[in-house]
Amino acid sequence: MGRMSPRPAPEHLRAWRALLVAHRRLVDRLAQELEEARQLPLTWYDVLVHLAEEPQRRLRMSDLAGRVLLSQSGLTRLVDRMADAGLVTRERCPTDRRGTFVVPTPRGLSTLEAAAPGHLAGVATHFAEHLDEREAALLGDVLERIAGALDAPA
Amino acid sequence: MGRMSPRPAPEHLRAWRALLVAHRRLVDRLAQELEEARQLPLTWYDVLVHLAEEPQRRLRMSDLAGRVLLSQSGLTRLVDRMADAGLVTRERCPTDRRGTFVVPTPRGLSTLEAAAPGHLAGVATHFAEHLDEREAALLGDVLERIAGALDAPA
DNA sequence: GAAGATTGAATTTTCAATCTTC
DNA sequence: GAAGATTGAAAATTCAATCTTC
Repeated sequence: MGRMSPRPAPEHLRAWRALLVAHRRLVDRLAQELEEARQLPLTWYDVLVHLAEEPQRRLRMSDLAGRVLLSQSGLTRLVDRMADAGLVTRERCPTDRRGTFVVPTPRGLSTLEAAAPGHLAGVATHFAEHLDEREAALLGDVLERIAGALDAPA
Repeated sequence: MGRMSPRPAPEHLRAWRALLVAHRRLVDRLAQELEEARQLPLTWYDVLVHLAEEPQRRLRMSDLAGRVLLSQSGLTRLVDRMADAGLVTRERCPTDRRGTFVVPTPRGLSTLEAAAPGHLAGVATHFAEHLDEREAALLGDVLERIAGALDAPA
């Protein structure tokens, strides 16, 4: 007998498509608002957030690439642009000279601080206001489960 | 008194971040599997799906751009490539000669048919299997609500 | 003059190759 | 020889300008 490949149920397919559309519209809108308010690309904001969250205020290039969901070489170029703009600098890793740390400059940190309230307000308005606490918890659980299962390489 | 801008609750922020990570990992993985199995970019697959779903098997350039979440000019280029590959053709709109229809070729439709089971199996494995019916329904509702609210232009 | 679509130029991202250090 | 990162060349996407038709 032919083994059918698993097919998502209609309800699951609807959720999947809604995920694609909602994600795209949210990211587009938030990026547009951040650009208009602060002339700051969302990817730059994202880099600064991840750096600022580190206790040492620094991340290796490869770790940062994973955080911002970009390829190695894509991140090299992104950091180039942000360094040109004076928002981050590179520091050699003392214990392993192959490694490079990305470190936010004071100006990078203040740029983040200035942009964060507006951006978070956007997340609240366009995303959070549509979910109650219970729904947010469920969404977080489900999506973390999905992402976790995809963590291991193909 | 200074009015605070709305800040997402921690639970909401967690859900938002999970959405970003899950989306990226899902799309990356599904694109990779489709490329390996069928040498077909996920964006091409997406175009073919939306065309095949239309009763008339055709969409105007601008409508298709909305469906696949691409800019007008981005879609022009994408359709160029797919036409070069023989998967779609352009047809002039008879009632409005400014308009252009994109129509899948027989080869485009058979490419879609060949690719769909494997891709849907991927959606089942990487996405649907992690949600029960009730969770899928909630996810769909919430995300459609969010996307709907962003429908109107900025 | 506006709508639908395309084009040229510029930007962003990736792949493969390379270079340095382990 | 592998890991961390960068570079050149190529691919994909966007913005502004353009062209055609309404």
